[in-house]
Amino acid sequence: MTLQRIADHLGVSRTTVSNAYNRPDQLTAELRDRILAEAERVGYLGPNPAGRMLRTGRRNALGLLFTEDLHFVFGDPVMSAFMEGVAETAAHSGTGLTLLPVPAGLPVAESAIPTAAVDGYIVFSVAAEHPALAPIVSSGVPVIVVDEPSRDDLAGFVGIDDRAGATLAAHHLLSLGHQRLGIVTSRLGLRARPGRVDRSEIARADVRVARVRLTAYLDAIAAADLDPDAVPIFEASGNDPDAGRVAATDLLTTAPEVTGLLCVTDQIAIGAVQAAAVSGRSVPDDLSVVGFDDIPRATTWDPPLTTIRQPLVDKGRIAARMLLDATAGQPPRRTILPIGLVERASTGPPRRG
Amino acid sequence: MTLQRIADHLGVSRTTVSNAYNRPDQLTAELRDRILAEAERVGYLGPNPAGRMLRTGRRNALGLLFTEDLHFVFGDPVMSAFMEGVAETAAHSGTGLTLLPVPAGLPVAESAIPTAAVDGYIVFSVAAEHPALAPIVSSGVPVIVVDEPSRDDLAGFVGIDDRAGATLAAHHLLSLGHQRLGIVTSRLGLRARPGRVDRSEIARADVRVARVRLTAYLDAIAAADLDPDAVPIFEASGNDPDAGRVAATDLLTTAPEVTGLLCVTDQIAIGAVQAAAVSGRSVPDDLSVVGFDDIPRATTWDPPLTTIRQPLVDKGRIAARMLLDATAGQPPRRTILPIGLVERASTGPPRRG
DNA sequence: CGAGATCACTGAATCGATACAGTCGCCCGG
DNA sequence: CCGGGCGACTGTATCGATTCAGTGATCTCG
Repeated sequence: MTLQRIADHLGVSRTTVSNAYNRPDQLTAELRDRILAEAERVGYLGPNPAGRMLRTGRRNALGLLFTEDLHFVFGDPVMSAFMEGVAETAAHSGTGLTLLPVPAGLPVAESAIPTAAVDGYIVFSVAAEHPALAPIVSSGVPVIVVDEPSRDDLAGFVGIDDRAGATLAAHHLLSLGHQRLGIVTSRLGLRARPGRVDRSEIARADVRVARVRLTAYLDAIAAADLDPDAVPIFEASGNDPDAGRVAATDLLTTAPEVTGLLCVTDQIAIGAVQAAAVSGRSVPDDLSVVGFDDIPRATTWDPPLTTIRQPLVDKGRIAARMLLDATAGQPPRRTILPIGLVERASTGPPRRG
Repeated sequence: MTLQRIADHLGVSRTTVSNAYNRPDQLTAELRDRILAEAERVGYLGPNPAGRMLRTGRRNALGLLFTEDLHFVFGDPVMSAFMEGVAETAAHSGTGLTLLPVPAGLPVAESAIPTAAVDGYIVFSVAAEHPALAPIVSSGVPVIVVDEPSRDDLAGFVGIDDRAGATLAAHHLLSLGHQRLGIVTSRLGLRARPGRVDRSEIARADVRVARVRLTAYLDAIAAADLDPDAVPIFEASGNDPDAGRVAATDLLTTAPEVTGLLCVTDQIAIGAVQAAAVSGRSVPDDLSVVGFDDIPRATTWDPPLTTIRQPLVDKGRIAARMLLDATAGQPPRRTILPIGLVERASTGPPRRG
């Protein structure tokens, strides 16, 4: 079934049938109804997407690039909230959303990327040197970057002021009176290297978000006249509670004097609270824990997590909107979303002693 | 940049350039390398997907239909695990994955469905009478149904024996000695009607999975010579812990004598455990709770949830594989995945008294 | 040595739709 | 009554690739 066949059946031109679908104002309502009725009758479902794409050059789909292990992308609450925003905006603009997973180890050429029919890409927290990035950037379609990598030669950027957020978190603990802080971070490089991290390695960390947050923590600590070199920093094997628990347990074993824990994400912070419980510490009496992101579970966790809020769903909405606008020819934009400290019950003044 | 331009630059035919990409065996390795090198040089990224799609008719993408509120689809652990499996299989077959959200209230004609370029659809737990279903079924591409609706005129079905699973759950509580059971269910119809549910309404419930599980619970209870009409049944406003907590709280208030709670999903069960805590009951001493699905949190929840396990990630893998096979012309298949009772710490014998 | 097979590559037809530049009536103002 | 303008519809060119039948040249083998 093609436009032509409908046209022949009705004795009108193919163009008119096309117009019935795409430019209702170009023909009388009566003719349009006749065309649509005939289409319905013969089971024609509207213009073939391939033909339309070829002619118009529009693909009517947004690409979402995934480079993380798939288990993490779908299980991750930050990602989920972000995708919710993207999907919502895409849905309401009649646009499809194409997930393009590039699992580690799969050559980009064998992934779905080379044959993907999308109008542009949203790249969410991808390491700057990831091999999938170059091809999509050079493909010429607009690319919106979220969080990472921070480049401004692309069609748009959405992020937050990670430095300000991390500074807020550190100040919060410091102003409560904590003097012995520890830091638990997620992956710093393309692949995780779990265990203790030396302060000197931070500047070379590939993952910008982690690098910036860590640097801000340490700068705030230094500004409070404490010694940043004395702060134990542990890298977790992934960004999930289990990995966070393991890393936090290591930290608390190595540095039992710590009373305040700065966690690079809420997922890690949840693990840190579990680690505290396992080691017999109560939160916040023996150990204060600050997270980052304000995922939904931060509210319902026991104790509810003090954290840095960022508008995750909005981030998705804005990224999708930017991409939609960019495909319509709008100039690049750069949006930095607001953040704020949310004080809940996982932090408090250190116990005297 | 087109195939033709590359061909002209090199003085070969367009067909040969196409073969360089699609049929490497049709030309000498040396010529192929020259073509690929030239393509690289001029920034050609391989055959235009639209042109290819038009000619071959293959779209190289799988469609995933979503009709739930987006907030639930991305936040739902069952869905996440399922999508992980789908994405993994799609990724390794070089196929894109197109999400097609059809939010309630958005006419299907204005959604991305009519213009979606996909080779087939996976339909996950969609009510049989959902308006998005008819168009995609009649579009002629293969459709794989997961869980619901249960029809066998489509390209495939993946599901579990919900009746057997629910029976297992009920038997577990009964054999522990519980005599006073309660049931908390998620949505029974296209829209939720939170609150107490009369037994007679169950047979008319639109959501097959809930209907079947509920019926099996009650049948098992009747088979144990208890009165199913005495079993309080409450419907939650959604399939998340908060909704489950509210419904379970109502149930425990209305029927405080209940010692065992059958929950249609783990999400609901988590809420039920919270409700128990709020009402001062300890789990499992005062109240036993059984879930269904075995989501990741069932293991880490406190107490770890007794539940019915189904292989969620595999479900996604199998659905995607079926769809890929169906697009390759394979005949329909119907797969029922294994389930089993997982005994953890949320159930125990009722306290004497 | 010559017939047939094989290899490497080419040319024309085709996929289904949209853009654009018309064409054809018809109405209206002068 | 005539010319201009407008609304409704048409015809042709074109988007970029793949398919398939075919063409020479080279190889194989009795």
